[in-house]
Amino acid sequence: MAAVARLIGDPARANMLDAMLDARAHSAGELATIAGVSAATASGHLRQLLDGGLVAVAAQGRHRYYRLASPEVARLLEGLMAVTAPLVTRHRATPRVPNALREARTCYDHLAGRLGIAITDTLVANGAVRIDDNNIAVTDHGRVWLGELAIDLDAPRGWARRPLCRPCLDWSERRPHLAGVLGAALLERLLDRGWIARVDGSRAIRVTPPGAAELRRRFGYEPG
Amino acid sequence: MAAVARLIGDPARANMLDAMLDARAHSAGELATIAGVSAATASGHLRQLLDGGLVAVAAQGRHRYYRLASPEVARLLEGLMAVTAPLVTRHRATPRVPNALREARTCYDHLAGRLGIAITDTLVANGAVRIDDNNIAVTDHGRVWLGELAIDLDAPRGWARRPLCRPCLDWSERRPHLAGVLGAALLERLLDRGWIARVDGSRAIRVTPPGAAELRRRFGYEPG
DNA sequence: ACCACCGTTCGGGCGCGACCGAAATGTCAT
DNA sequence: ATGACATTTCGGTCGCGCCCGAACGGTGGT
Repeated sequence: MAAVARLIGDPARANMLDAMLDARAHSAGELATIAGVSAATASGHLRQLLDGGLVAVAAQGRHRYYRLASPEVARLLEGLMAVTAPLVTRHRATPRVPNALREARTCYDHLAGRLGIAITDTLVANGAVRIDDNNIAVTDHGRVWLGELAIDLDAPRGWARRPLCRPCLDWSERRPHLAGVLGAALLERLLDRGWIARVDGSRAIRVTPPGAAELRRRFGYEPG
Repeated sequence: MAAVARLIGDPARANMLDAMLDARAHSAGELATIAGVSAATASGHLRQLLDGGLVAVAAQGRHRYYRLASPEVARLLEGLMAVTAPLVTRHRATPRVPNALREARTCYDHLAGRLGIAITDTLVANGAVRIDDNNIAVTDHGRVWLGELAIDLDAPRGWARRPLCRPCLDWSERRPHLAGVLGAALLERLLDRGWIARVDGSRAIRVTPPGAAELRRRFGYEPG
């Protein structure tokens, strides 16, 4: 247990892992810049993360692209942030995180921030999903409603498979938002409909002009 | 984020935190022995964990009793184990953990191991709880059924409060078991009915002779 | 008042690991 | 082939932090 924690415990490696939370692959050099260390040092860190099973690598030409080994690792990192956040904000009223991140961002492969919460709230309000304690379940009505967005959730599933829908604690809003297959499908759909777009070098999400209207109509989302 | 991980990343501190997973308070000297370091060193470690917000302390006479700061911390530690476990067992077919722990143990404040899974399965089989993806919800029928064990779940609850029932990944059985308020109530009830008992210096749980009959009848549990 | 005991603080030794520059390996381009 | 670029390996430096023994408050028992 200590071995895994030790890997995340170094600032340089933590920054790398944080960057990989956007569920995309990053080259070694890119990660070196993000971590603020030389290429040689970064290579050593990445080797450790690889041996530790936290990341996976795909060689492509003269680049080597690193990504998180599994959604479980992402979940662990988010859990770590949830424990960290209250400590940081305890004596600091003003938000230390850029406002764009608080507004809308990706959380591994789904949406988080005020936008993520707005969508979650709407789906709860119209009965598409039902929240019982810390659990989220999709109703039959929800399946139809989501079908209008061309989201089909009827795939074989079970314990071994990826959860259809589970809650994921939002560290900026301090409330759970939608994750799992449903969360991933929603992010994907909103992206390819052009309602939202990724901001280049960040996990931040930008709402496009046509998206602003659609998101207000469908999810009652107003930019903060 | 790195700061919290760094704290867990030291073997001595990790052993201390692991010991505190039984949700009981441990004196500083006790933790020093468990971690295998001197009292002076242990004191330094505990100070760091305290400053980091991972543990809380209660002074009582000339002893100082340490415990985990919150269930969230326990959840984080279990999550860490879930990521660690597959790495350890990949090249090791025989169980490295004592069999007693695999059979029945406490997981913070609820049951885990084969016994915990048996109870979970029974509650699912007779419709007391419903499992949907990675979510667990208690049914109305379940409330009545649990009432026979003198477990009353009707207390005010909401986002800010402790979840009534949530899944917790069992690292030895690789499956979720019952946690939350329901999990804690079950452990407590089984203990004070004398069906199970804590094993002194461990998280292991022992089934008493009268308990063996009751647990087989009610939950179909047969010792491995 | 005294001693026994628990826990924390202080001072100093020591090793692990992060870091970089330089050289080696491997890949793509011309 | 040769040069440019991305990445890894090697060798060596340096500092952070783990560790202990000893000394210092605090509490309880006699």
